[in-house]
Amino acid sequence: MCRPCECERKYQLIVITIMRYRRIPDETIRRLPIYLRGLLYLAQQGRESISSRSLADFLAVNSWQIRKDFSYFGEFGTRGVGYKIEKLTRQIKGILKLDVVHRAALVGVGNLGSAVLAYPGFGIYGFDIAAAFDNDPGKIGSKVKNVTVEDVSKLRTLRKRKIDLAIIAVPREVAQQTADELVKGGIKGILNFSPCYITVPGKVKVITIDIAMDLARLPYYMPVGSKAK
Amino acid sequence: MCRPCECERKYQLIVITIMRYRRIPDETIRRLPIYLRGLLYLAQQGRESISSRSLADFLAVNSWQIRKDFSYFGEFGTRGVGYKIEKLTRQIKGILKLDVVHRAALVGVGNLGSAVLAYPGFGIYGFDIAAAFDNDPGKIGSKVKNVTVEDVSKLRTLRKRKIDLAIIAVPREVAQQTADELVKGGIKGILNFSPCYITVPGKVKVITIDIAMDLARLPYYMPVGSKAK
DNA sequence: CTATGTGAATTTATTCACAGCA
DNA sequence: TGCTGTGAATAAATTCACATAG
Repeated sequence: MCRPCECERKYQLIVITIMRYRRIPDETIRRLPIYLRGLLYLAQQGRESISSRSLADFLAVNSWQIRKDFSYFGEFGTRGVGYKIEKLTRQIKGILKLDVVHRAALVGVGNLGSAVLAYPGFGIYGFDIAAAFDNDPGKIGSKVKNVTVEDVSKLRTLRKRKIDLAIIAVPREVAQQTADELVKGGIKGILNFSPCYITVPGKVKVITIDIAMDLARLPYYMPVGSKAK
Repeated sequence: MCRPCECERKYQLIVITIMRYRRIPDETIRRLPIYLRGLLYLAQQGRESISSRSLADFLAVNSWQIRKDFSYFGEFGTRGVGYKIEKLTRQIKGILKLDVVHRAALVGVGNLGSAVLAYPGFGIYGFDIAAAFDNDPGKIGSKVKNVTVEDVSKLRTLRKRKIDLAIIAVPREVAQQTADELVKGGIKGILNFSPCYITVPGKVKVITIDIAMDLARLPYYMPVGSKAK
């Protein structure tokens, strides 16, 4: 039976609607860090409050999008006035669970890995890259940005060191194997820079960034006649 | 007048439908490089043809999604058989305008910039990072991966060197200014690694990657109780 | 009998218009 | 009056079911 009768369909629809009543759109979650980044910057500039319109202009998005996104979580602003930047920042951090410091491990201290270690942008979101691993004996023991590179065999110590996030910056051939070991080590979230799909147990979240792939869709959007001949 | 009468609404709907009849979803364009990456890998493994189902399993996506995406551009496969990998690869490259070599410039040879220069993944999509720029006199003139670092004042030479793409890996304070100069130099597409919004003329496409921001939405998806205390 | 290609149904996300509160 | 918060309308994307071609 492929087409259930009308009443059955409507019943199912109602059930699903109730179940998902307060479901947060993934796109909203994707945008929250954008808002947070802007708010942190504005706070740094000494700004104390802002309207959705001004924030929208600043971030080059729509004001109703911002209000709608916030509305999924409650009422954060004051009608007729706007938002207190400090309070709003705290709320968003709470939603994203960024209100505690997250200790992260980096695996693969090559070109990209070293750049990640040196990248100054993680701190504002409360991340602390607390460990680095590699399989190259020449790198093990060396210090990069106050972090001593350890042998990958030490990955099983992550759990007791309260490290629950990992960044994979190894060659694609060993990405899956690295992920497996991270999961064994108790890691619950992975930021993967290897250009491949990674299989993990359902409870672990993986976000993959493939910088070449992002570049690959640029030419499509570029006006014709402007491509190199 | 905010609510047009019924007939007017329907008329407008028809006009919009016709205008957008063959509009390609942005999400489809975003996925094409994923398919391309997988196909290039399979070709390398000696595979010659594949069904949407097998490709879907390999890439961890849905088979109907793949078929739907391709259908926007025409008929690429053979019913009852599947797709010829070599032909399909050529088609996708054509759509994404990756069938010609694109020469790209890198601006900012710091940690991240150097990693980008050394990154081996751009070649498969037909990108050639043909120039690198920095404002640090200590770096200018040095060679990184066969590319000589030039002074940022030389950005205006990009047009005559047939470079139409750029990668920005400079501190956020100078990102906008860098973008302005790139646009003056004739650049039509920018991959921006600075954690900020960049304003460019409408004809220029910008894609921004903020690696810290991607990490920032991981904790939200991680199971409760697993965050560092 | 197999696997593609696609209109239609469904789901998800965006945009709108305005009620409601300061 | 000004700006938030939100149900409703619209748009976009995904998923489905199957007609169709090899």
